[in-house]
Amino acid sequence: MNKREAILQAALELFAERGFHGTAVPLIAEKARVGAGTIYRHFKDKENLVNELYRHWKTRLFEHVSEGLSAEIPVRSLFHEVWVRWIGFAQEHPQALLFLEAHHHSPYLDDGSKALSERIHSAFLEMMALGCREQVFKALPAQLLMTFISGVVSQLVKDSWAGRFDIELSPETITQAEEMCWQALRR
Amino acid sequence: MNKREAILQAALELFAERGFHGTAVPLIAEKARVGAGTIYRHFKDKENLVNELYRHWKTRLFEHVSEGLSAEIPVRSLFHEVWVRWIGFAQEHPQALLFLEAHHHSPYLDDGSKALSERIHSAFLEMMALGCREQVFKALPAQLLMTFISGVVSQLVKDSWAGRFDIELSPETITQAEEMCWQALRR
Amino acid sequence: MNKREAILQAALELFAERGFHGTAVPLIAEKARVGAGTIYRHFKDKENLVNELYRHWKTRLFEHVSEGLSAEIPVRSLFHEVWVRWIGFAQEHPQALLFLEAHHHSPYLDDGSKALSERIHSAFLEMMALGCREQVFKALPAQLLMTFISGVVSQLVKDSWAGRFDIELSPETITQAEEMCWQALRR
Amino acid sequence: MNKREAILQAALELFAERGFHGTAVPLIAEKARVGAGTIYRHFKDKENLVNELYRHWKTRLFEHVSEGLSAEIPVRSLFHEVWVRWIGFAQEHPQALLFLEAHHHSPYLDDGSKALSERIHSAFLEMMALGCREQVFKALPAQLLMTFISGVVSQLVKDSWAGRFDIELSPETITQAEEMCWQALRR
DNA sequence: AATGAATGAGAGTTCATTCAT
DNA sequence: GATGAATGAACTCTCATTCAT
Repeated sequence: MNKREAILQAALELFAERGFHGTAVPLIAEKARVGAGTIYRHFKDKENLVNELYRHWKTRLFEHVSEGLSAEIPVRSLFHEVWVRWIGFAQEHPQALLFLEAHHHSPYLDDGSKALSERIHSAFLEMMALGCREQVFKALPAQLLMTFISGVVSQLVKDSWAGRFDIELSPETITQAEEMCWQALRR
Repeated sequence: MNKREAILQAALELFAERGFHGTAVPLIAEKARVGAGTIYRHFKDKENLVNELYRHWKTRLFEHVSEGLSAEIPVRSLFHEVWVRWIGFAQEHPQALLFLEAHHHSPYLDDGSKALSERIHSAFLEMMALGCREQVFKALPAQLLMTFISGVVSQLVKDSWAGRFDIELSPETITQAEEMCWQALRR
Repeated sequence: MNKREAILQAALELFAERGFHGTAVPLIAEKARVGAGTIYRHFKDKENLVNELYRHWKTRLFEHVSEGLSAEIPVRSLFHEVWVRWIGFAQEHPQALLFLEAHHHSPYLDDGSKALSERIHSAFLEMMALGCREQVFKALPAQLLMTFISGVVSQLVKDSWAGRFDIELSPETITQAEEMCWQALRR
Repeated sequence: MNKREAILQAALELFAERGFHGTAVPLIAEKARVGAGTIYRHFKDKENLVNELYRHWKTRLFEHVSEGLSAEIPVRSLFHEVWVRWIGFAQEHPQALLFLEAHHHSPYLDDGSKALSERIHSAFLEMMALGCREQVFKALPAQLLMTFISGVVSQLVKDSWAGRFDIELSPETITQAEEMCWQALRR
């Protein structure tokens, strides 16, 4: 459905820029070039819209990073693959990553969104645990390694979005950051 | 001024939890146990309040981390000191760090706040550059090193606040994270 | 536009009776039988409403008095015509005249309203000047003659509205007042 | 009492300029150079203040115009005397006249103010009736003559205050206006 | 007696949501 | 199904009034 897509896209941009409470529904409608009432044909209310949006992008991010990934390959290769895909997603959809980041622990996320978030978090955690078990990563809690990487990726996107890196993340910068992360994680 | 302090404290907690637009002024007043009108005797309007709050905590964070720091000591020791202080501040004032993080690039920050933010950012950047010049850190842009560390600290606070680390950041975890960062930065 | 008319009518009555600052917007909404928010779909804010109202009635008054008036007819006839029309307007729309009178030099009148007011004032002034040039009126500044007549008309409306004339302005009273004015103006 | 005078003077200027509802009590206090609370030691509330002010100036105006006036002198002389005193008062206290004019039929005038106003109105009316009885004035209702003159005086003050007469009312203009009024009233 | 910081009721205004078209 | 004018609850902010000092 075309209208639904337009609404989600407009909401993504506005929520990422101005936050949930800072974005008026009629503004979303205007940006999506639909009537204000139309939004309520596709979403029960504003909360439902932000939850659908959250689940949509959380799922896409997870699929983008994990699709077809085999646990058979060496941990170093696996890590490289995850890194490249994650950053690639961030470059393709910076606003989606900023949105997910900002709304991670919002009180208006419903049970469905929280459950999805938790499921995805566990999957990522499992990947890190794999590296620990194979004694490639340091013998540390998987959560700490996870916190480490996601913090770096988030900040890279934010600072890049804020113009802190001259134009955008260059392939060189991305490789350098990967190397830093790897040395932090490796045994 | 006691009332003013109470208002700032209440605003900090609420802004950190629910965001600027998600926090109604009377709610701040109630939490601070003052009348709603009293807020406007101390702050021109809600925007002024959030800006004063931002400058207050940005300044305190910077002073806490940098006070009495000598560039004479070895880079490794300097890094350790900054790390310990930064994390220490985060543990003492987790909401302040969450607030600063969430409001970093908000459209309602005024010129004064932006200027302060930029000045402090430059000072931190200069510290990183020092490590590079002395060939202790990797030969990478200081901004990248900065992004790396601030991303890790932010995420540590967030995940710890969200209960991802069993109770709170243990001294052990803090030391482990420092070691990870150090290995990421060092040549 | 029906709602807009209803709002303007309600505002006219309330502003005339209680003044601009003495009239709450929700009161206007109630009297106009619309929601309070509706007023803001038709007028930017309360100031814009009072300005639109001022321009509306100032224009109507001017058109009512001057429409199709020829400067060819004798000054006495012209004066009679203006007098009858002006008083006629006052009787049809006493609140409009009271409103215009009370808001003549209000600080919340914008540039557009002030310009319109000045333009209309000049047109009336020109009429008086005509009578002077033709040596029918006394050889006095047109402004003085103008002040004289407008003062009398205003006061007639006010005192009539306040019930000072038994019921309302009778045709007889109107004729008598005209005769008084004429004798004041004539050479 | 000095403070009371200062408050009344500040209130007069502000009420004349911005109206009752448009004037904040703390602003009156500031202009009178007293604390906001002090106003409430001298006046029960804002309504009481405006009523005291109204009665104060209404009385002064009446006394100024009528003091020592003898009904023995010729009507023409009596009229001249009233005219000169009235205009003189207007020039000495233009804001008082504007204030009285604007608050003449305000809903916040209490019974005392209304009674005083009515008493003074009757006294003026009686003067006009005298001229009628002596067949010097036209055989018209005294109220109409009264309306006529008070309208002219009010408008003269307003237009003069608004700068419509080059600097202020010149003695010449005053004499001319008196002559106009006289010709309007006389038989 | 005088003050002015504090208050909360009520002002102007916005916006999530509805519903007649 | 789509619209956007209309709504009123809830927002930000002001101000008449009080009261501890």
